[in-house]
Amino acid sequence: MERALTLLKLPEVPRSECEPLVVVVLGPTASGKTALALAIARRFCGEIVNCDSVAMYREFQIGTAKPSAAECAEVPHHLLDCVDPLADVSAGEYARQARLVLREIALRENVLRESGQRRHLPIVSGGTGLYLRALLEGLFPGPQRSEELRKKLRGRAEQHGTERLHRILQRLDASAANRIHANDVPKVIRAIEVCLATRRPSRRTMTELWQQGRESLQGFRILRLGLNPEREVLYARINQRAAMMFDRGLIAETERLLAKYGEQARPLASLGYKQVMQFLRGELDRGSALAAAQQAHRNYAKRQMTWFRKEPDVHWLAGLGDDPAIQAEGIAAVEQEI
RNA sequence: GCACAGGUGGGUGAGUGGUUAAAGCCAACAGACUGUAAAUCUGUCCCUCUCAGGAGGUACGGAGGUUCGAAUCCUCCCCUGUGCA
Repeated sequence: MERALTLLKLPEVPRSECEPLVVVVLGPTASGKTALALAIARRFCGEIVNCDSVAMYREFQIGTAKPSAAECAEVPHHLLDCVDPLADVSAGEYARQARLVLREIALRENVLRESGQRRHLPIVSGGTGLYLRALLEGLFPGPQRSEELRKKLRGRAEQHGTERLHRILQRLDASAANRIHANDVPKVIRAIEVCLATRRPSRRTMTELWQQGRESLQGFRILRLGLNPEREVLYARINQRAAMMFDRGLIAETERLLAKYGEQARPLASLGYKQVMQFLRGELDRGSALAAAQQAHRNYAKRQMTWFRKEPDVHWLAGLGDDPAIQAEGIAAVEQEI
């Protein structure tokens, strides 16, 4: 650790010599992130760190398109299939855990390298933009969510309308109110929550906390590989994959999960599961549920693309991650950085 | 063949003489996002021009007609659904 710090200060030593690399595989759903991440992991003896919010939940398998048991046995996976379906995860919690995992991998790498063994390359793979940003850039130093306060605020929104809630924020933090649309209730609530829950020596607004900046991930060089297939190809792939999920037992899985955990399990409200729930409630027939699931996935992919377009320094790959040519391109990009 | 119902912008679906380029919803496209994010929200969405406030053109199955004015009323034609033959 000491040595690493002194090395950092010497300008003639290339950064690559002192800071371990973390590869980030990002892209919309069904673009083949898992396949690409696995290909890179095999080539460089990597370990995969999941960055998909729903894939963190245990027992949600088919609808989340998790890697197979064989793939998990072959390549170490982290933050996958690890959270109780009734628990709540959050971007902050994810970032904390993911950073811990990255540090562990880096430490292990040092030990292994000194003993002349294989290297371990951390590969963050996932489509949850906020989680990725929380991991890489950090969050502002705000309070965690407070369920009681939220319940109260949500109730007030239902009673008096969203405008009223927005006016409260206007009074607490005009700048934040300006940035957040009145209709965006969850964000308005979070901002109010931050203002109210932060009563240090003096109360701070969310805007003030923002200005303190965020703690970005330190000690790693980051290589971002972005999957960007053609829109039509992606959408076709999404449709096909959703149909496959239905064929492979998504409905049975959802029924089982529903029986075991009840409707309040949050991931039951996510893509695919949500539509199957509608089917189980008799609101949709199977065909309509599938069509709705496909639609929801397409819409989600689009939102992911607008998020990732903003991501800095992405090495874009114009294709699907299952494509060997794309994998080769990705591997070549990693090779250059290593 | 007769009877009824209906044909509206990419889809669905309001509108039944002017304030309607035509509600709402969906799709599509673009965007936002700092602890529920696979969530939530915003904008654009007939064409052309614009000093960006607007200007012009085309549009509610087709062709005519009534009217100062028609998606809306009338006539004929075409098509679709349902019922009776």
